[in-house]
Amino acid sequence: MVRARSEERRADILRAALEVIAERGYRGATLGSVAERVGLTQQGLLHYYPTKEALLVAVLEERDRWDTSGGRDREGWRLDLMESLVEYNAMRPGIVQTFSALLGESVTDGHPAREFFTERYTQVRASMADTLRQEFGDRLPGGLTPERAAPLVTAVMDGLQYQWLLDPSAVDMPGAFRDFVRLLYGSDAPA
Amino acid sequence: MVRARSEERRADILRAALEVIAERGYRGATLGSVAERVGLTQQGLLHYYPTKEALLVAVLEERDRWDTSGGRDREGWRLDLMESLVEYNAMRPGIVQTFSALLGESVTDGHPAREFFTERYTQVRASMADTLRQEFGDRLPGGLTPERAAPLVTAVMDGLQYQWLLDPSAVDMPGAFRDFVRLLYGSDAPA
DNA sequence: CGTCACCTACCGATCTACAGGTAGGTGGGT
DNA sequence: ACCCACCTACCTGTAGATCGGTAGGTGACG
Repeated sequence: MVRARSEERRADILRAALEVIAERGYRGATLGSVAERVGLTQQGLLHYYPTKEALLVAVLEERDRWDTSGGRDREGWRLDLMESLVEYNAMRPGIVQTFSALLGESVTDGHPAREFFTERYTQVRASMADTLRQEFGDRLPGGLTPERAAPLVTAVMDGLQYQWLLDPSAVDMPGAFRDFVRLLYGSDAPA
Repeated sequence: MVRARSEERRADILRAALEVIAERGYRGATLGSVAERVGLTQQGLLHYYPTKEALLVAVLEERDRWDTSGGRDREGWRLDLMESLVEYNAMRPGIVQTFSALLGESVTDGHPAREFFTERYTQVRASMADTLRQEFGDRLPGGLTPERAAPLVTAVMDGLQYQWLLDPSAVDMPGAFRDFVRLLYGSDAPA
C-alpha cells in the first residue's frame, strides 16, 4: 500500500497547489507554501514534482482530465450541460479563481501555461461549434454560424468569471449565462 | 523647464512599465527592467515612484484618465463606439495584454489592482446599462433588461481579448464583437 | 559678485528576504 | 539489504528597498 500512499500524497499536493495558485497566481505561488499545506518541506515536495513547472504541468493535466471526463461528451458539450457547468463553477470559486488567475498570467510572454490555454481554447471552440451545430444546425436563430458563435459563448463564460470573482454579489453568473443562452435562441425563444 | 523634463520622465517610466507588465505581469515585472528601459537604474526609478506598488497605481490611474476621457461619454458609451473601441484595441495588443494580465492577477488575494478592477467593473456595468437603455429602452429585443445585458457585453469584450491574445489568428475579435452586438439586436436586426 | 542654504535627480553599495534547486543523508517498511 | 519517502544543510540568484552620497541648479543675502 505504499503506492497508494504516494498517489494520495500527489493528489494532496495538487489540491494544495490549486489553492495556493488561486491565492497568489503561479508566479506568486511558492513551493514552500504548497509544501507547508500538505505538511512537507519544500524539498519533500520536490521529491514528488522535481520543479515548480512540473507541478504546474501536473495541475493543468489534471484539469485536462477533468474536462475530458465530466461535463463533456465525445462530440462536445451540450448546451444545457453548459448551463449546469456554470452553476457548478459558481459553487467552486476556488477552482475558478485558480484557472482565471492562470489564464491571466498565461498571456504574458513565455508563460508555461500559455500553450496549454491556447490549445485548450482551440479545442473548446471546436467542440462548442459542434454542440451548437447539433442544437441549431448550420444557422443559429440570429443568423450566425456555429463557428462564429462558439468564441462568443466561450468569451461570455470566461468574462463572467472575472466579474463574478471580483464581486460575487454584483453578478449572478449562472443567471447571466442563461440570459446569454436565451439570446442565442433569439426572441422566438423556448422556455 | 526642469518641471517639464521631470514630467516627461514620469511619462516614459509609465510607458515602460506598461510594456514590462504586458510581458511579465505585475508580479513578474521588476523595477530594474522598467528602469533599464528608460535608461535609469532601479534606484533612479524609485526616485520617481517610491515603491513598486506606487508605480502600479500610477499605471492604473493613467488608464482611468484614459477611459474617462476618450471612448466614453458623460452618460456612458454608445454601442457603435464600443465596436470602434474593440477595433482600436485590436490594433494595440500591448495595452490589451497589459490589462488582461493585470485583470487575471487581480483576482488573487490582496492584489494591489483588485480594488481598481472591482470598482471599474461596477462603473462599466452601470454605464453600459445606461447605454443600452438609450439604445433600446427598458427591454432589449431578446427580452432582457439593460442591467442584465450589461455584464454580458462586458464579459464578451474581456473574454474575447484572452482568446485573441493567445491566438490572434484564430479569433477575429472585432468581427466577433459585432456578431454579438447583432445578437443583442435580435434576429429582426438592422444592417 | 560670491557664497551659503537648499532642492532635484539621480547612482553605488548594501541589506534583507526569500525562492528555486542540489547534495547527501536517515529511517521505516518490505 | 534495499529503496522509497522524506529531511537537513546549503548554494545561488534575485527582488525590493534603504542609506548615503554627488553633481548641478536656484535663490537670497551680504
